[in-house]
Amino acid sequence: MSLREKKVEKKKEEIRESAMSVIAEKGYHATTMEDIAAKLLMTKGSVYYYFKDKESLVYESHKILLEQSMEQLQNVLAEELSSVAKLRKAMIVHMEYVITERTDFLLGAKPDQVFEGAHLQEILHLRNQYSDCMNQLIQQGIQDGSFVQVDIKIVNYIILGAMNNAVIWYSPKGSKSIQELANSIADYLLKILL
Amino acid sequence: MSLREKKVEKKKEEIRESAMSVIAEKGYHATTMEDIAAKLLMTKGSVYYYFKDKESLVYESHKILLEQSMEQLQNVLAEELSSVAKLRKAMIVHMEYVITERTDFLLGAKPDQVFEGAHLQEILHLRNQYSDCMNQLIQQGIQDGSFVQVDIKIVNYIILGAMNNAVIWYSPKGSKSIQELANSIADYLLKILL
DNA sequence: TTAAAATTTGACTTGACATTCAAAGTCTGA
DNA sequence: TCAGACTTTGAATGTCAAGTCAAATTTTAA
Repeated sequence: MSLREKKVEKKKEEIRESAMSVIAEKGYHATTMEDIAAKLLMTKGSVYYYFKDKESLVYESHKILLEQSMEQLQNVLAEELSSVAKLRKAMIVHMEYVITERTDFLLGAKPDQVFEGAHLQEILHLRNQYSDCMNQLIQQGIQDGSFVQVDIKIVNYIILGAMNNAVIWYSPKGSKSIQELANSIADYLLKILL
Repeated sequence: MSLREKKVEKKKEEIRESAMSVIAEKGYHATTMEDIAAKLLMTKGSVYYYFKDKESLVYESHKILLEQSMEQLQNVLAEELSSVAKLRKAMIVHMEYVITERTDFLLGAKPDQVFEGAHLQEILHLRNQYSDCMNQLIQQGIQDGSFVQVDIKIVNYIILGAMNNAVIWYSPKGSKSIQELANSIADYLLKILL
Protein backbone atom coordinates (compact mmCIF):
# COMPACT_ATOMS: atom_id res chain seq x y z
CA MET A 1 0.00 0.00 0.00
CA SER A 2 1.43 3.34 -1.03
CA LEU A 3 1.92 6.18 1.38
CA ARG A 4 -0.97 8.03 -0.13
CA GLU A 5 -3.27 5.07 0.12
CA LYS A 6 -2.29 4.76 3.76
CA LYS A 7 -3.16 8.35 4.40
CA VAL A 8 -6.51 7.97 2.74
CA GLU A 9 -7.20 4.85 4.74
CA LYS A 10 -6.28 6.63 7.94
CA LYS A 11 -8.62 9.48 7.12
CA LYS A 12 -11.43 7.10 6.35
CA GLU A 13 -10.78 5.36 9.62
CA GLU A 14 -11.03 8.66 11.48
CA ILE A 15 -14.27 9.48 9.74
CA ARG A 16 -15.76 6.08 10.46
CA GLU A 17 -14.81 6.45 14.09
CA SER A 18 -16.36 9.88 14.30
CA ALA A 19 -19.51 8.62 12.65
CA MET A 20 -19.92 5.71 15.06
CA SER A 21 -19.26 7.93 18.01
CA VAL A 22 -21.79 10.58 17.07
CA ILE A 23 -24.37 8.00 16.10
CA ALA A 24 -23.93 6.20 19.41
CA GLU A 25 -24.70 9.53 21.02
CA LYS A 26 -27.58 10.85 18.96
CA GLY A 27 -28.87 7.96 16.90
CA TYR A 28 -28.57 7.40 13.18
CA HIS A 29 -31.28 9.69 11.87
CA ALA A 30 -30.45 12.53 14.19
CA THR A 31 -26.79 12.72 13.28
CA THR A 32 -25.92 14.82 10.29
CA MET A 33 -22.93 14.59 8.04
CA GLU A 34 -21.97 17.96 9.43
CA ASP A 35 -21.91 16.56 12.97
CA ILE A 36 -19.59 13.83 11.82
CA ALA A 37 -17.34 16.25 9.98
CA ALA A 38 -17.34 18.91 12.69
CA LYS A 39 -16.00 16.44 15.21
CA LEU A 40 -12.91 16.13 13.02
CA LEU A 41 -12.76 19.84 12.28
CA MET A 42 -13.56 19.28 8.64
CA THR A 43 -16.47 20.27 6.49
CA LYS A 44 -19.08 17.92 5.21
CA GLY A 45 -17.78 18.27 1.68
CA SER A 46 -14.56 16.51 2.67
CA VAL A 47 -16.45 13.59 4.08
CA TYR A 48 -18.09 13.15 0.70
CA TYR A 49 -14.65 13.03 -0.85
CA TYR A 50 -14.04 9.82 1.09
CA PHE A 51 -17.50 8.31 1.20
CA LYS A 52 -20.18 8.17 -1.44
CA ASP A 53 -23.00 8.93 0.93
CA LYS A 54 -24.13 8.67 4.51
CA GLU A 55 -25.45 5.15 4.18
CA SER A 56 -22.16 3.88 2.77
CA LEU A 57 -20.18 5.52 5.51
CA VAL A 58 -22.33 3.96 8.18
CA TYR A 59 -22.41 0.64 6.39
CA GLU A 60 -18.66 0.42 6.17
CA SER A 61 -18.24 1.48 9.78
CA HIS A 62 -20.77 -0.99 11.03
CA LYS A 63 -19.39 -3.78 8.89
CA ILE A 64 -15.92 -3.32 10.30
CA LEU A 65 -17.18 -3.44 13.86
CA LEU A 66 -19.07 -6.63 13.16
CA GLU A 67 -16.09 -8.18 11.45
CA GLN A 68 -13.80 -7.28 14.30
CA SER A 69 -16.08 -8.76 16.91
CA MET A 70 -16.52 -11.81 14.73
CA GLU A 71 -12.78 -12.23 14.62
CA GLN A 72 -12.53 -11.90 18.37
CA LEU A 73 -15.18 -14.52 18.79
CA GLN A 74 -13.42 -16.88 16.40
CA ASN A 75 -10.26 -16.49 18.45
CA VAL A 76 -12.08 -17.49 21.58
CA LEU A 77 -13.63 -20.43 19.75
CA ALA A 78 -10.16 -21.63 18.82
CA GLU A 79 -8.78 -21.51 22.33
CA GLU A 80 -8.15 -24.61 24.42
CA LEU A 81 -10.73 -24.14 27.10
CA SER A 82 -13.58 -26.01 28.67
CA SER A 83 -17.03 -25.29 27.24
CA VAL A 84 -17.93 -23.26 30.27
CA ALA A 85 -14.77 -21.20 30.24
CA LYS A 86 -15.07 -20.65 26.54
CA LEU A 87 -18.61 -19.39 26.57
CA ARG A 88 -17.79 -17.28 29.57
CA LYS A 89 -14.84 -15.72 27.81
CA ALA A 90 -16.87 -15.14 24.67
CA MET A 91 -19.47 -13.23 26.65
CA ILE A 92 -16.91 -11.11 28.44
CA VAL A 93 -15.05 -10.27 25.27
CA HIS A 94 -18.33 -9.38 23.61
CA MET A 95 -19.42 -7.01 26.35
CA GLU A 96 -16.07 -5.34 26.69
CA TYR A 97 -15.93 -4.75 22.97
CA VAL A 98 -19.45 -3.48 22.66
CA ILE A 99 -19.13 -1.13 25.59
CA THR A 100 -15.73 0.30 24.77
CA GLU A 101 -16.54 0.73 21.10
CA ARG A 102 -19.88 2.21 22.07
CA THR A 103 -21.47 0.43 19.18
CA ASP A 104 -24.76 -0.51 20.80
CA PHE A 105 -24.27 -3.36 18.46
CA LEU A 106 -25.67 -0.89 16.94
CA LEU A 107 -28.03 1.46 15.57
CA GLY A 108 -30.13 -0.50 17.90
CA ALA A 109 -31.61 -3.69 16.84
CA LYS A 110 -33.05 -2.87 13.49
CA PRO A 111 -30.57 -2.70 10.63
CA ASP A 112 -33.43 -2.66 8.15
CA GLN A 113 -34.22 0.86 9.28
CA VAL A 114 -30.83 1.99 8.10
CA PHE A 115 -29.56 -0.29 5.36
CA GLU A 116 -31.08 -1.52 2.14
CA GLY A 117 -30.43 -4.11 -0.51
CA ALA A 118 -27.01 -5.68 -0.64
CA HIS A 119 -25.76 -3.70 2.33
CA LEU A 120 -28.62 -4.88 4.47
CA GLN A 121 -28.03 -8.46 3.35
CA GLU A 122 -24.38 -8.27 4.27
CA ILE A 123 -25.07 -6.84 7.70
CA LEU A 124 -27.69 -9.48 8.41
CA HIS A 125 -25.30 -12.12 7.18
CA LEU A 126 -22.57 -10.98 9.55
CA ARG A 127 -24.97 -10.85 12.44
CA ASN A 128 -26.18 -14.33 11.72
CA GLN A 129 -22.65 -15.57 11.51
CA TYR A 130 -21.98 -14.16 14.93
CA SER A 131 -25.13 -15.60 16.34
CA ASP A 132 -24.31 -18.98 14.84
CA CYS A 133 -20.95 -18.99 16.54
CA MET A 134 -22.56 -18.34 19.87
CA ASN A 135 -25.00 -21.12 19.15
CA GLN A 136 -22.10 -23.42 18.47
CA LEU A 137 -20.55 -22.63 21.82
CA ILE A 138 -23.73 -23.53 23.59
CA GLN A 139 -24.23 -26.62 21.48
CA GLN A 140 -20.79 -27.91 22.31
CA GLY A 141 -21.33 -27.42 26.00
CA ILE A 142 -24.55 -29.36 25.88
CA GLN A 143 -22.98 -32.16 23.90
CA ASP A 144 -20.08 -32.65 26.25
CA GLY A 145 -22.42 -32.55 29.21
CA SER A 146 -21.18 -29.25 30.66
CA PHE A 147 -24.50 -27.55 30.07
CA VAL A 148 -28.02 -28.73 30.68
CA GLN A 149 -30.37 -29.31 27.79
CA VAL A 150 -32.00 -26.05 26.63
CA ASP A 151 -33.62 -24.50 23.62
CA ILE A 152 -30.42 -23.16 22.14
CA LYS A 153 -32.00 -20.51 19.99
CA ILE A 154 -33.96 -18.98 22.83
CA VAL A 155 -31.11 -19.07 25.29
CA ASN A 156 -28.85 -17.53 22.71
CA TYR A 157 -31.26 -14.68 22.21
CA ILE A 158 -31.52 -14.20 25.94
CA ILE A 159 -27.76 -14.01 26.27
CA LEU A 160 -27.29 -11.62 23.37
CA GLY A 161 -30.20 -9.48 24.48
CA ALA A 162 -28.96 -9.19 28.03
CA MET A 163 -25.42 -8.42 26.95
CA ASN A 164 -26.31 -5.83 24.36
CA ASN A 165 -28.71 -4.20 26.74
CA ALA A 166 -25.83 -3.62 29.09
CA VAL A 167 -24.38 -1.13 26.65
CA ILE A 168 -27.37 1.06 27.07
CA TRP A 169 -27.24 1.47 30.81
CA TYR A 170 -23.55 1.04 31.48
CA SER A 171 -22.02 4.21 32.80
CA PRO A 172 -18.34 4.72 33.48
CA LYS A 173 -19.41 6.60 36.58
CA GLY A 174 -20.81 3.45 38.16
CA SER A 175 -18.93 1.65 40.92
CA LYS A 176 -18.11 -1.33 38.72
CA SER A 177 -15.49 -1.39 36.01
CA ILE A 178 -16.40 -2.77 32.63
CA GLN A 179 -14.49 -5.93 33.46
CA GLU A 180 -16.27 -6.47 36.74
CA LEU A 181 -19.61 -5.84 35.14
CA ALA A 182 -18.93 -8.17 32.24
CA ASN A 183 -17.83 -10.86 34.67
CA SER A 184 -20.95 -10.54 36.77
CA ILE A 185 -23.27 -10.64 33.82
CA ALA A 186 -21.47 -13.61 32.30
CA ASP A 187 -21.72 -15.53 35.56
CA TYR A 188 -25.40 -14.83 35.96
CA LEU A 189 -26.13 -15.85 32.40
CA LEU A 190 -24.15 -19.04 32.74
CA LYS A 191 -26.51 -20.10 35.49
CA ILE A 192 -29.12 -20.61 32.82
CA LEU A 193 -26.97 -23.33 31.34
CA LEU A 194 -25.60 -25.03 34.46
CA MET B 1 -67.98 12.70 29.26
CA SER B 2 -70.14 14.04 26.46
CA LEU B 3 -70.78 12.17 23.27
CA ARG B 4 -68.56 14.54 21.39
CA GLU B 5 -65.74 14.20 23.87
CA LYS B 6 -66.03 10.46 23.50
CA LYS B 7 -65.77 10.69 19.76
CA VAL B 8 -62.73 12.89 20.01
CA GLU B 9 -61.15 10.52 22.47
CA LYS B 10 -61.83 7.60 20.19
CA LYS B 11 -60.25 9.38 17.27
CA LYS B 12 -57.20 10.24 19.32
CA GLU B 13 -56.97 6.64 20.37
CA GLU B 14 -57.05 5.53 16.74
CA ILE B 15 -54.36 8.00 15.84
CA ARG B 16 -52.15 6.95 18.73
CA GLU B 17 -52.54 3.36 17.73
CA SER B 18 -51.67 4.09 14.14
CA ALA B 19 -48.64 6.06 15.24
CA MET B 20 -47.31 3.28 17.45
CA SER B 21 -47.89 0.73 14.75
CA VAL B 22 -46.11 2.63 12.02
CA ILE B 23 -43.27 3.58 14.33
CA ALA B 24 -42.82 -0.03 15.39
CA GLU B 25 -42.44 -0.80 11.71
CA LYS B 26 -40.23 1.99 10.47
CA GLY B 27 -38.78 3.67 13.51
CA TYR B 28 -39.55 7.09 14.88
CA HIS B 29 -37.57 9.31 12.57
CA ALA B 30 -38.55 7.45 9.43
CA THR B 31 -42.27 7.67 10.02
CA THR B 32 -44.00 10.76 8.77
CA MET B 33 -47.22 12.32 9.93
CA GLU B 34 -48.57 11.37 6.55
CA ASP B 35 -47.80 7.71 7.14
CA ILE B 36 -49.71 7.86 10.38
CA ALA B 37 -52.64 9.65 8.78
CA ALA B 38 -52.69 7.52 5.64
CA LYS B 39 -53.13 4.36 7.66
CA LEU B 40 -56.42 5.80 8.92
CA LEU B 41 -57.39 7.17 5.52
CA MET B 42 -57.12 10.73 6.71
CA THR B 43 -54.86 13.56 5.77
CA LYS B 44 -52.13 14.80 7.99
CA GLY B 45 -53.98 18.06 8.56
CA SER B 46 -56.57 16.15 10.56
CA VAL B 47 -53.97 14.63 12.79
CA TYR B 48 -52.88 18.14 13.73
CA TYR B 49 -56.43 18.90 14.72
CA TYR B 50 -56.07 16.30 17.47
CA PHE B 51 -52.42 16.62 18.37
CA LYS B 52 -50.23 19.65 18.72
CA ASP B 53 -47.28 18.08 16.96
CA LYS B 54 -45.53 14.82 16.25
CA GLU B 55 -43.61 14.75 19.48
CA SER B 56 -46.76 15.20 21.55
CA LEU B 57 -48.56 12.47 19.67
CA VAL B 58 -45.74 10.05 20.24
CA TYR B 59 -45.29 11.14 23.82
CA GLU B 60 -48.92 10.58 24.67
CA SER B 61 -48.96 7.23 22.92
CA HIS B 62 -45.83 6.05 24.60
CA LYS B 63 -46.95 7.30 27.98
CA ILE B 64 -50.16 5.36 27.77
CA LEU B 65 -48.35 2.17 26.90
CA LEU B 66 -46.01 2.62 29.82
CA GLU B 67 -48.88 3.37 32.17
CA GLN B 68 -50.80 0.36 31.05
CA SER B 69 -47.90 -1.98 31.54
CA MET B 70 -47.22 -0.38 34.88
CA GLU B 71 -50.78 -1.08 35.91
CA GLN B 72 -50.49 -4.68 34.81
CA LEU B 73 -47.34 -5.04 36.82
CA GLN B 74 -48.99 -3.54 39.89
CA ASN B 75 -51.79 -6.04 39.57
CA VAL B 76 -49.34 -8.89 39.57
CA LEU B 77 -47.56 -7.37 42.55
CA ALA B 78 -50.83 -7.39 44.45
CA GLU B 79 -51.65 -11.01 43.79
CA GLU B 80 -51.35 -13.70 46.41
CA LEU B 81 -48.52 -15.72 44.97
CA SER B 82 -45.14 -17.02 45.99
CA SER B 83 -42.18 -14.86 45.08
CA VAL B 84 -41.21 -17.22 42.34
CA ALA B 85 -44.68 -17.41 40.82
CA LYS B 86 -45.06 -13.67 41.07
CA LEU B 87 -41.86 -12.77 39.28
CA ARG B 88 -42.59 -15.44 36.73
CA LYS B 89 -46.01 -14.01 36.05
CA ALA B 90 -44.67 -10.48 35.87
CA MET B 91 -42.21 -11.54 33.21
CA ILE B 92 -44.80 -13.35 31.17
CA VAL B 93 -47.27 -10.50 31.32
CA HIS B 94 -44.54 -8.12 30.32
CA MET B 95 -43.48 -10.08 27.28
CA GLU B 96 -46.99 -10.75 26.11
CA TYR B 97 -47.84 -7.08 26.37
CA VAL B 98 -44.72 -5.87 24.69
CA ILE B 99 -45.04 -8.32 21.82
CA THR B 100 -48.73 -7.92 21.15
CA GLU B 101 -48.62 -4.14 21.41
CA ARG B 102 -45.49 -4.15 19.27
CA THR B 103 -44.09 -1.39 21.39
CA ASP B 104 -40.53 -2.63 21.51
CA PHE B 105 -40.86 -0.81 24.75
CA LEU B 106 -40.00 1.33 22.32
CA LEU B 107 -38.50 3.71 20.18
CA GLY B 108 -35.71 1.52 21.18
CA ALA B 109 -33.86 2.05 24.31
CA LYS B 110 -33.17 5.72 24.07
CA PRO B 111 -36.06 8.01 24.89
CA ASP B 112 -33.69 10.95 24.95
CA GLN B 113 -33.42 10.68 21.19
CA VAL B 114 -37.11 11.39 20.87
CA PHE B 115 -38.35 13.37 23.85
CA GLU B 116 -37.16 16.51 25.51
CA GLY B 117 -37.69 18.45 28.68
CA ALA B 118 -40.75 17.62 30.74
CA HIS B 119 -41.86 14.89 28.37
CA LEU B 120 -38.52 13.16 28.61
CA GLN B 121 -38.57 13.45 32.37
CA GLU B 122 -42.00 11.88 32.57
CA ILE B 123 -41.04 8.97 30.32
CA LEU B 124 -37.89 8.32 32.30
CA HIS B 125 -39.90 8.54 35.48
CA LEU B 126 -42.36 5.94 34.28
CA ARG B 127 -39.59 3.64 33.17
CA ASN B 128 -37.86 3.93 36.49
CA GLN B 129 -41.08 3.22 38.28
CA TYR B 130 -41.44 0.06 36.27
CA SER B 131 -37.88 -0.97 36.87
CA ASP B 132 -38.28 -0.30 40.58
CA CYS B 133 -41.26 -2.60 40.73
CA MET B 134 -39.30 -5.38 39.13
CA ASN B 135 -36.51 -4.73 41.59
CA GLN B 136 -38.98 -5.07 44.39
CA LEU B 137 -40.11 -8.45 43.15
CA ILE B 138 -36.56 -9.71 43.14
CA GLN B 139 -35.82 -8.15 46.48
CA GLN B 140 -38.79 -9.86 48.08
CA GLY B 141 -37.78 -13.22 46.73
CA ILE B 142 -34.32 -12.84 48.12
CA GLN B 143 -35.61 -11.77 51.50
CA ASP B 144 -37.96 -14.68 51.89
CA GLY B 145 -35.27 -17.08 50.81
CA SER B 146 -36.85 -18.08 47.51
CA PHE B 147 -34.06 -16.55 45.49
CA VAL B 148 -30.34 -16.68 45.97
CA GLN B 149 -28.38 -13.57 46.78
CA VAL B 150 -27.62 -11.53 43.64
CA ASP B 151 -26.82 -8.02 42.55
CA ILE B 152 -30.41 -6.96 42.07
CA LYS B 153 -29.71 -4.10 39.73
CA ILE B 154 -27.66 -6.17 37.34
CA VAL B 155 -30.02 -9.11 37.33
CA ASN B 156 -32.92 -6.77 36.76
CA TYR B 157 -31.18 -5.29 33.75
CA ILE B 158 -30.46 -8.75 32.44
CA ILE B 159 -34.09 -9.73 32.76
CA LEU B 160 -35.44 -6.58 31.16
CA GLY B 161 -32.85 -6.70 28.42
CA ALA B 162 -33.56 -10.32 27.56
CA MET B 163 -37.31 -9.78 27.59
CA ASN B 164 -37.34 -6.62 25.51
CA ASN B 165 -34.95 -8.16 23.07
CA ALA B 166 -37.50 -10.89 22.44
CA VAL B 167 -39.77 -8.35 20.81
CA ILE B 168 -37.24 -7.76 18.13
CA TRP B 169 -36.82 -11.30 16.95
CA TYR B 170 -40.21 -12.75 17.79
CA SER B 171 -42.11 -13.71 14.67
CA PRO B 172 -45.68 -14.98 14.59
CA LYS B 173 -44.51 -17.41 11.93
CA GLY B 174 -42.31 -19.26 14.40
CA SER B 175 -43.35 -22.60 15.83
CA LYS B 176 -43.91 -21.21 19.31
CA SER B 177 -46.86 -19.10 20.36
CA ILE B 178 -46.24 -15.93 22.30
CA GLN B 179 -47.34 -17.70 25.46
CA GLU B 180 -45.00 -20.61 24.99
CA LEU B 181 -42.15 -18.31 24.22
CA ALA B 182 -42.81 -16.09 27.21
CA ASN B 183 -42.99 -19.13 29.44
CA SER B 184 -39.71 -20.50 28.19
CA ILE B 185 -37.90 -17.24 28.57
CA ALA B 186 -39.30 -16.68 32.03
CA ASP B 187 -38.20 -20.14 33.14
CA TYR B 188 -34.69 -19.68 31.82
CA LEU B 189 -34.35 -16.31 33.46
CA LEU B 190 -35.61 -17.61 36.77
CA LYS B 191 -32.69 -20.00 36.83
CA ILE B 192 -30.47 -17.03 37.50
CA LEU B 193 -32.27 -16.51 40.77
CA LEU B 194 -32.77 -20.09 41.96
C1' DT C 1 10.70 25.35 -8.37
C1' DT C 2 6.49 24.24 -10.42
C1' DA C 3 2.77 22.02 -12.63
C1' DA C 4 -0.26 18.35 -12.07
C1' DA C 5 -2.80 15.68 -8.75
C1' DA C 6 -5.09 15.34 -4.51
C1' DT C 7 -7.89 17.65 -0.89
C1' DT C 8 -10.74 20.85 1.11
C1' DT C 9 -14.01 24.34 1.12
C1' DG C 10 -18.49 26.46 1.40
C1' DA C 11 -22.06 28.07 -1.26
C1' DC C 12 -25.78 26.01 -3.79
C1' DT C 13 -29.46 22.76 -5.15
C1' DT C 14 -32.87 19.68 -3.95
C1' DG C 15 -36.20 17.05 -1.73
C1' DA C 16 -38.47 15.62 2.24
C1' DC C 17 -40.92 16.49 5.88
C1' DA C 18 -43.33 19.18 9.90
C1' DT C 19 -46.46 22.51 10.59
C1' DT C 20 -50.02 26.14 9.38
C1' DC C 21 -54.24 27.80 7.71
C1' DA C 22 -58.01 29.50 5.04
C1' DA C 23 -61.59 27.47 2.77
C1' DA C 24 -64.84 23.68 2.25
C1' DG C 25 -67.61 20.23 4.08
C1' DT C 26 -70.30 18.02 7.86
C1' DC C 27 -72.88 17.66 11.84
C1' DT C 28 -76.10 19.17 15.67
C1' DG C 29 -79.51 21.21 18.26
C1' DA C 30 -83.15 24.60 18.22
C1' DT D 1 -84.42 23.66 8.03
C1' DC D 2 -80.65 26.60 9.36
C1' DA D 3 -76.89 28.81 11.89
C1' DG D 4 -73.11 27.99 14.22
C1' DA D 5 -69.80 24.74 15.84
C1' DC D 6 -66.91 21.06 14.63
C1' DT D 7 -63.86 18.52 11.18
C1' DT D 8 -61.38 17.78 7.25
C1' DT D 9 -58.87 19.13 3.47
C1' DG D 10 -55.00 20.21 0.58
C1' DA D 11 -52.24 23.73 -0.76
C1' DA D 12 -48.63 26.85 1.05
C1' DT D 13 -44.65 27.78 4.00
C1' DG D 14 -40.47 27.10 6.41
C1' DT D 15 -36.72 24.41 7.89
C1' DC D 16 -33.22 21.30 7.71
C1' DA D 17 -30.05 18.14 6.13
C1' DA D 18 -28.24 15.28 2.08
C1' DG D 19 -25.65 15.60 -1.67
C1' DT D 20 -23.08 18.48 -5.57
C1' DC D 21 -19.55 21.10 -7.48
C1' DA D 22 -16.47 24.69 -9.17
C1' DA D 23 -12.99 27.15 -7.21
C1' DA D 24 -9.27 27.54 -3.80
C1' DT D 25 -5.68 25.37 -1.33
C1' DT D 26 -2.31 21.98 -0.34
C1' DT D 27 0.65 18.17 -1.48
C1' DT D 28 3.58 15.55 -4.42
C1' DA D 29 7.08 14.34 -7.42
C1' DA D 30 9.90 15.45 -11.36
